[in-house]
Amino acid sequence: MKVVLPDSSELELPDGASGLDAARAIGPKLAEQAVLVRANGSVRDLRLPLEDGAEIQILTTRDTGDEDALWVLRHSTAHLLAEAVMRLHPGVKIAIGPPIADGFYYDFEFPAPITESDLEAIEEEIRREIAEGRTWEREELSREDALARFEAEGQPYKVELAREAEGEISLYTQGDFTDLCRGPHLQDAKPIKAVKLTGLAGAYWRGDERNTQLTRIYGTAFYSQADLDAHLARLEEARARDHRRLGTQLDLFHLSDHSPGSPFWHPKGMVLWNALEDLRRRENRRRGYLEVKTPLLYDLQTYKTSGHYENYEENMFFVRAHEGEEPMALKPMNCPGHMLLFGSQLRSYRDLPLRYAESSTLHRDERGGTLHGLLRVKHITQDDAHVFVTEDQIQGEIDAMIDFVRYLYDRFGVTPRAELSTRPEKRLGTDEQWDRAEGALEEALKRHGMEYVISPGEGTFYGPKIDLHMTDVLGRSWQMGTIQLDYQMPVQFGLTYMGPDNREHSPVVIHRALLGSLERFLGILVEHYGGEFPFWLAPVQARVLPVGESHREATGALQQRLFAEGFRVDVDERDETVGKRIREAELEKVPFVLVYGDRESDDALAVRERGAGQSTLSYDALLARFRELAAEGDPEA
RNA sequence: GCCGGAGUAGCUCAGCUGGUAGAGCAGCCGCCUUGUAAGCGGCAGGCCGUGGGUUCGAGUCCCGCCUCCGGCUCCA
Repeated sequence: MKVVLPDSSELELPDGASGLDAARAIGPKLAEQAVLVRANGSVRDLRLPLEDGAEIQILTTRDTGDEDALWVLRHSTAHLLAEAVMRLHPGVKIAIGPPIADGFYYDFEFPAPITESDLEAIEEEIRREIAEGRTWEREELSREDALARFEAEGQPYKVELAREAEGEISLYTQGDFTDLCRGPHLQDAKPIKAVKLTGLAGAYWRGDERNTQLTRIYGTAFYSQADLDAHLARLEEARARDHRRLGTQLDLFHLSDHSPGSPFWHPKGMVLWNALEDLRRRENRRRGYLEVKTPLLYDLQTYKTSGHYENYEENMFFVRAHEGEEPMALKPMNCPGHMLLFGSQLRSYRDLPLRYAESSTLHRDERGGTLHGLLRVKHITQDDAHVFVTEDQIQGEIDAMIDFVRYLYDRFGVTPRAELSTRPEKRLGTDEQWDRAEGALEEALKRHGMEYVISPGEGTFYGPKIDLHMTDVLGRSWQMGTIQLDYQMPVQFGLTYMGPDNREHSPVVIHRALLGSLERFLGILVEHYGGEFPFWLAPVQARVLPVGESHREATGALQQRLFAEGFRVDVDERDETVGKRIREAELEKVPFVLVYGDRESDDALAVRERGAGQSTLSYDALLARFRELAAEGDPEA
């Protein structure tokens, strides 16, 4: 048989030759350093036979940055972890231990609880294993033999996995530890030069909270200590961009025990907030939305009608003004209010599409342990809207919304990931309706060139949806905007419009929040910019520094003139050195610093621009520059 | 809700095995009169999250609760 090497040359091998055989045929050094073979683009254990004609690439310990090479290294390290844990904690039951982004984990059921302080000893044990030397042997066996083996070892999770495994069952053994595993794995443990156990957490067996909670140990591994150090340094840098840290540092907002999950917005944070609100309001108006405002409190009947009382009660707040009265519910969503508003008057098909927009406050009582800075709050403000349409109008309306999405996210230079969720098993409406609805959503995504993934069966019972996701600085994914088709709620509220046929019809409603929650969007934005907001967003756009006391009059006047032009400019005339005041302006990430002393005049201002160094500009040139930068917030203006 | 960790001055953090609470920055008051990333000195600032317990004595040990952090689960 033949295989094709990366340089397109062909290598002749005996039939049934493995990746390792191929490496040996090329050279002993390569065989020694080989960790993995990539055959026709997918990773394959070195020990497995290659297919005739396959294009192969041998990955070695020198491919330290290759994702697949790291993946196999970490997977093998996970097995060393399990071996170490079994030695140190006899009687432990092992579950699964895959590589993940940036590392690996292994889930265990410990006979007695462990804490983080136990990790050090386990990490030591792993290092000892590596120093002692470990090689991985692969074997294949029948399901019966595998079951018998894990039953004999008292490993119920492995028994369960073996029972469900498809195809041949393979085992990997290193030292005296054998694991049910598809592989691939390293040949031996020598290439594992840096290991670090990074955390301990509870995790439910198979991710289902009705199951036993196991103990998950997280870790990471690299081909060199330098790579591990670089990784830790990257994490540290990411932490510096964390919106919770920047929120305090830049005086944008704070969170308090007095109202968990509800941000206190400081004046500077409020500038960002209002910029988003302005953007929302301006674009809604341009695109035919009508702004409305509906109550915060509703009787229980409203939510019984909408279905929230039945399905969402545990996330809702209820209030009662006086003992003995029926409680009222604080709204967790705007839709019921908008339904009532639609139903308050007779509607004609000529009124549709009718687009109600609202960004009032919502309250959702999130489950304990899930709050997270601005990204998961109880006090939620969405750029919400409900669009009432006829079936014929769905396509055009969805299309316009996707266009709107692009416009909004482009303002900040970010690209959300789109997810199309299609019909679930339990659903309302006809298959024909679902075909049309899903088709409308997918077509709009395609037409606007948005990349998306499909989540089959993940739609709501009342309609399919498009969700937009973004990733935070810790690598977690958050849902931002959402566009949901709903055939159901208008029916529940008995909403109708008069058609051209002089008969009553039910409208379809499209729920949509494009930025999603403003709190969450701002949190993501703070991290995206690392606090260095573009000029049009920056809470303080420029700071004027008088060199000495005698310049205060001039700097005050300069600040006033720029302020009158609509710019956010302040003056730092504290009795501190210029160097110190510049340092603080830099730490606050103020885009422009204007130092003003004896040498400055309207013809020559000393301008220090964030990221661009110093220059000398006339007042008029500076003003022109400011106007140009401010226009980035609204290019159509 | 679950697993693990934490809560000390406005902020960042120190306080070992129990013995009367500390630093830097910020603040305030002086001095300096300031030219592109920290000038100098002084002062003030703490129900050590909260309720209980152990102890002669608790920031420190034990229990409950609240909140936060890292995960899991959840997320119309």
